[in-house]
Order: sequence, then C-alpha cells, then structure tokens
Amino acid sequence: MERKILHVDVNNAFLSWTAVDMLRKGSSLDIRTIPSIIGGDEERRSGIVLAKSPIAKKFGIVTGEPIYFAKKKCNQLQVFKGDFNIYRKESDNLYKFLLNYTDKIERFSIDECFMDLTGFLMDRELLSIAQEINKLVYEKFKFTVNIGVSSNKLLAKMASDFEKPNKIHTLYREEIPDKMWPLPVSELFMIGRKTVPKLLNMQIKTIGDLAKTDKNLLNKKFGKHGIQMWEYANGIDSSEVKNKKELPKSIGNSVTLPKDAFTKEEIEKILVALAEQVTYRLRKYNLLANVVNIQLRTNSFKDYSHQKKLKAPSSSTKEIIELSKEILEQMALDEPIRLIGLRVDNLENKDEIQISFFETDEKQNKLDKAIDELKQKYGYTKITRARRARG
DNA sequence: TCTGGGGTCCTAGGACCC
DNA sequence: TCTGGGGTCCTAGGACCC
Repeated sequence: MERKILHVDVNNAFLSWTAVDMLRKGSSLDIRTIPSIIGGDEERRSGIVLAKSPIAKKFGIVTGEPIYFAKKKCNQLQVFKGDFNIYRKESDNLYKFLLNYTDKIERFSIDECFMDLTGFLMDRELLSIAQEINKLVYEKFKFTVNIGVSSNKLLAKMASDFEKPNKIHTLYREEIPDKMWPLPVSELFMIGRKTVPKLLNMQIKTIGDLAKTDKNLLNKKFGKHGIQMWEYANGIDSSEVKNKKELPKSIGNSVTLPKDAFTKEEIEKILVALAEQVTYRLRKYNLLANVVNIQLRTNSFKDYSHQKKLKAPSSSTKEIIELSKEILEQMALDEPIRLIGLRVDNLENKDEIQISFFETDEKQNKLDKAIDELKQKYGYTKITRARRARG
C-alpha cells in the first residue's frame, strides 16, 4: 500500500532556536536577520560552524568549517554559543506537537522527524496537513520548518532539502526525473565526500546518471553501499518509520583537548573522566557493555582506535576504567594527541542477562549508585567538567 | 584545516574451530 | 603437511549522518 510520509526539518535549527530563546529573554535583535553563526569554542580548539543564518550562507559560509575561515569570508560575522539544553527542549516541544497528527514518528535527529500518516489522514490531503503543520509550528514556536511530502522516507527527506527556508515540497515517484535526477550526485542522501570523486571518475555526475548506471557494476565497486545508492537514486526505500524509542547500540564520549597530550599519564586522567560520563549514561539506560573502545586522534588528524572485550558485561566505572587503561597500554604514542574518546559497544539489557559467576561485587555497585545520585542532584556536566579541569 | 561530538553500519583480515 | 573450505568471532578502520 502507498504510504503517506512527511519529513519535518527545522530550518537552521541551532541558530533559529538560539534566536527564539534570545527574543524570549527580551533581546531586540533577531540573529536570523544578520550574518551570524552558532559556533564552538576556538580557544578550546573546537571552533567550527554548527549553524548559519541565511545571510551568513550568502557569504559562502558552510556548516562544519572552522570559524576562522567563516570570519574571513565575512568580517561582520557575529558568533554565538550553542546551548544544548535549549535545543533539547525546543526539539521535545516540536515532537509533542507533531504527536497530534500521528504517533508513528521517528526522531531522526534533534531537528528532524519522519512522520507516517498512513491511516491517520481522515480524508484530508497529505499536502494540506503539511501546510497546517508548517503554519502552526511557526505560530506556536516562532521558528520555521521545511517539510518533505512523499510515499517513503528517502523521498520525503530529499524533498525537505529542496528550497529553504519555510517551504513545503512534494517528491512523488512520478516527479523523480524532474525534481531529483538533475541534482548533482553529492546531494543524494548517504553519498558523502569520499564517494563523490569515485562516481565522477565513472562519469556519474547527477543523481539521474547514478539511477541509470548498472546496479551490478555499482555492487562490484561499492558492495552493499553501491546497491543502496542505486536504490536511493531511483527513489526506492522500504524502511519503516520507527516510532518507539530504541535503546542505543553504543555510548561514547570524546574530548578535543585544549592542548595536545604527550604522555599516557595525561591521557589516563582524561579516560577516567570519560569513563565516569559513559558509565553514568550506561546505568541510566540500565544497560551493560561488552566491549570498550578507545580512540586517539593525533595532532595531524589521524585516528587510531583499539577495543577489548570485558570479561563479563558491565556498567561499573571501575571495571571500565581498568580495561581502558589496559587498552591504552597497547596503543602506540609517538605523536601528540589532540582528541581522546571512550566508547562502549555491544550493549545488552541488564534485566535480560542471568547473574554470572563473576557478578561484580556489591560494594562497587553501591558506590556507583551513590555517585549517580550525586550527579542527578548536581548535574553531571558540572561534576565531569570540574574533574576535567583538574586533569 | 586554525578542522566538534554524538552516533550507525559495513568491510577486511586474522584467529580459531570443525 | 609442500594443506581445503566454511563458519564464527574479534579487531581496526572507514564511510556516512546530523
């Protein structure tokens, strides 16, 4: 059966949300109307563009580039800090509003939702629902959204990416040759910066070129990814809108260091702080980890990672710190380190596993629990930040 | 490149087993 | 053993997304 899918995408989300928040707090300036960006902290070496205003975009500023470059492109550029607590709240409000239309909603990221309205339409046209959502979101929340309208997720997502901001676009099957095929292949979802030059080498420049390329050839060259890109270029996507919140498959935290680290002792201190954050989140989800993964990025931007299995599934801070140190011992350290990351993998539900012979000792569990309660009370970012500053 | 931080999924090679 | 083939698990790295 033909499905009725919308993709709702907040325009310049972080910038719009900061703008709305500033106005609400009495600011007379709407930063959406000036050359502005939301950016990281240059002093902490995390100075990249997270979102840009439409005018900043006209200066050629792109998301992800260093603020340093963005300023060169536009000298009157104003830089604002992001606030993820605000963003989470705005995102939740939008989601709750969308639940008025269907409960089959997938939160694809903090600023994007897929909605499946098949069977929820009550004789109304899908397009008119999209128009109503677009209008009401602005009236209620004072930020704008683009909405893509189609019969599957891929096409709806591609459609919402057409002209911005505050626009609704349809992209039905019969519209693919006109609306999608003339676009450069780089615009297709899941084709990134490494794949584009390979396709150009094969004389594949547009999404249409890709759609007409032999599927088997793409399979040979790119494996599964080749099949997927051919299907996407032809508007084929049977994936479901997943409405129930799934548990994470991995949990990780990483930090770019304000200054490079040179010794294992320095790195270990950071690992301890990261392990505290990661295991706190593990326990919050009531999950146990089977694998610990350490990532190091050198100052020349090379990434190295090593992983190890835990003896038994665990969410214990102590056990994960111990294994982290073991893993670190095995890693070469012949370049200055810029970033350190700790990730736990192969997660499983705590309730589902049987008690093992190696059950972690009760004392440690109680200590972790007590610390979690403290973190709940005072906010865990504060606690870890203090820890990091010390390290 | 003065280049974040959170994820997901895939691949390839080696170890190990039958 | 101058050694075949298949399956599974583990690990490191890479590609992609927002």
